[in-house]
Amino acid sequence: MAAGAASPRERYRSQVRAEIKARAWEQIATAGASGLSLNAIAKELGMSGPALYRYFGGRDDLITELVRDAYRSLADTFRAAADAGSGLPGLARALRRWALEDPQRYFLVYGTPVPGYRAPDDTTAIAREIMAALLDVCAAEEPGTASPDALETHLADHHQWAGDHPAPPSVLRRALAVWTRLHGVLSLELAGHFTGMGFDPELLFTAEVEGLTGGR
Amino acid sequence: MAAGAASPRERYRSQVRAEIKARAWEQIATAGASGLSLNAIAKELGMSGPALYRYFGGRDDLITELVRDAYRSLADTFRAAADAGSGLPGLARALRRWALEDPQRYFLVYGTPVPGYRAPDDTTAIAREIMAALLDVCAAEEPGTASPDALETHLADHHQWAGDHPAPPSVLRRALAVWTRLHGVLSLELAGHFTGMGFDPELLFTAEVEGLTGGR
DNA sequence: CGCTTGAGTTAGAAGCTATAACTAAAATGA
DNA sequence: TCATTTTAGTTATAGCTTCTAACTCAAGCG
Repeated sequence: MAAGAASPRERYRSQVRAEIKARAWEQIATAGASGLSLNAIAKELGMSGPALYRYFGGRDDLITELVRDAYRSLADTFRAAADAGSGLPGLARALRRWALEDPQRYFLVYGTPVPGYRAPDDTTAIAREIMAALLDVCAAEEPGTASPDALETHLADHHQWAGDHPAPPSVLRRALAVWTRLHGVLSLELAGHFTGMGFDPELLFTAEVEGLTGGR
Repeated sequence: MAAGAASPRERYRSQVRAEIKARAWEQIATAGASGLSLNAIAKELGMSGPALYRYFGGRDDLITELVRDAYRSLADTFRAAADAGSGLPGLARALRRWALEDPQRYFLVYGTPVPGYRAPDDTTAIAREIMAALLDVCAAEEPGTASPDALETHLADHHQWAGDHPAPPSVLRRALAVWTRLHGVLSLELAGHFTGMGFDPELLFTAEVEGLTGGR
């Protein structure tokens, strides 16, 4: 059976689901995930509150799905940037563009965790896709000639997160550095911690990328 | 009038306020800021919901005060670490200890921002204290001999965030790098993004610190 | 054409924040 | 010492939320 050709009921259903998620994204963008209201979405769609429970198990289920979509979108962005061959600077640019496009979407992935909340299992698979794309880019860069330090020797035995990627410890280390540093500058910018400080966040970001690619 | 010697009523009042905040911290630690419930706090203290409005303007006011306290605590930690003379590694260790002590407290400062929310003005003053301590530590390190790059020349004219600190652009640049990189590794660790990846987060953290102090 | 499936409804329970009106006790001043 | 004022805490209530239950009605399908 082809998943694309669906019955009219299924077509309608998936269309309403998409509409609900679209409104949810709007709300999240303007009020954050904590401000997402099922009632408000239902009212916007011209139907009454409980109707949404035909489409989603509840508020948490909806948010979980949005988190999944955000992960998916980020993984696709990473994959595309890695395949574009524009190297680490290209990947970094793509990441920042993706983040600035919808900061709250970024925070849905990398923001404050809710203590009780457990992400669905498939998000860890997508997270591995993201790391795989990152490793591809890092593996294509100039190899570092420095002798391995404590972290690299540790990573030689603890690289399960890299799956079966054939990257040497130096590349693993580099990928982690890229990830954490880009997240560092970017998340602070997105959270508004640079506003009022006077400098241009983009310059700081590109400087961090240059520091990663070998400059300075 | 001494602020310490207060009337019995004021003593009682401030004690109840402290009790409320203590319960609020417990709730935040176990359920996150979004899970904080005034009703639950009141019930724990053996009084009924609306009684808390004698002590705080409302839920938002209480959270704002907790944010302020978190900022204050972090600034004190930074000041103490800077004055201890243990350099950048000491500062980094203090930061990580402080963060692991109560991850949600860290996220109250550096976590996902709520789009509408505006932090009270005095937090920006405390944020400047934090940067001042960081600048003190960075200024005491070995000066870099590299010629200034684009970011440093930019910072030479855009350093209002440094107040009247007499740090040269190279130190300003360094302070920003320290801040963003430590936040990068630390926030990902606290959010649980390293769990299941296999490596030891502490090694990654210390490696990042070593990369900052000149090793690597 | 009749039956089944399912989308959407209203009603209502349980929770939340927050306000209003009231009670009772403690501090204050003549 | 007694009357007045201040204030901590109460209950009642409005208005919001998520979510469940029971019901209606129309569309799809054999």
